[in-house]
Amino acid sequence: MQTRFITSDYSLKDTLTCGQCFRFTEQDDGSFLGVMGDHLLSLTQNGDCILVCSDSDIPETETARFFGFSEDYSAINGILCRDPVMAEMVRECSGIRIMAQPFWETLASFVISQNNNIPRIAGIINRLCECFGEDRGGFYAFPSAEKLAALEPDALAPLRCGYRAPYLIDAAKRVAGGHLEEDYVRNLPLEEARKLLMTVNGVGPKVADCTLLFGAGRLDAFPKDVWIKKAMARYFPSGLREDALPYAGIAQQYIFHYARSHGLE
DNA sequence: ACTCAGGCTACGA
DNA sequence: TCGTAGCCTGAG
Repeated sequence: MQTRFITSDYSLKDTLTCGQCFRFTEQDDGSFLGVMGDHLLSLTQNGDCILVCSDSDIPETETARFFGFSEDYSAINGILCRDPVMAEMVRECSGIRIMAQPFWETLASFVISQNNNIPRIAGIINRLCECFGEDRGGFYAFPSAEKLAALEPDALAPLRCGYRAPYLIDAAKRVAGGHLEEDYVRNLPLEEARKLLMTVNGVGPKVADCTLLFGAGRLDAFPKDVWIKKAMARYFPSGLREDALPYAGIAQQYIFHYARSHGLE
């Protein structure tokens, strides 16, 4: 089936390639092919129109929420633009939306992402789905936490994820055991949510913040990777404005995208 | 043979 | 509490 979504100031390419998700790849014709939950999707953007082709029926609200088609960042961007340096970044990067990906999938993906590059992360996740995810006829769903929780680290050898294998299984056990409920984590004060996630072996500050931002709707989480640390020193030596902190995660995406395209000299 | 990749753990001072 | 060596793997 095909569905059209009308968006405003939305960039499908920037949203899908800014490093928040690993299961969508650009095709030769400029469309994006990838997996959302139990569905294989093809997406094409033409101006404000996004055409989504799926293998089966999906409620429009589910797709819109996942990709952020209906999110309106204009009020938030207005606040961020009170800082002139940030205003310049907003001007270039405002098409990016923070997606709403499944909590467990996000946690597992960013455990894999540590000290790793994006093509290899995507490869490991593909093998993870092929080896342990359910066959949906033509593609594989992301495996459940319960499925991985029952495995020994050696069973993950085909993934070639190295020392991250036991981390992944530890995370799976915690989620499968009900010790990391998405709704509970989502509503915790930021520092408590981070601390709780960091009790998982293999989850440090960066992975915790990525999980909160991309997989739990916490726009105040601010993942600090090597690029952001350099970019903050270069562009915001005294930190973000206080009124930007509730949306620090959105600002993080703008800063990252801007730093990547302009360099840091 | 190296380095580096959107880090983390374990260990030492 | 703070700083950092070492780590699986694979591309350049």
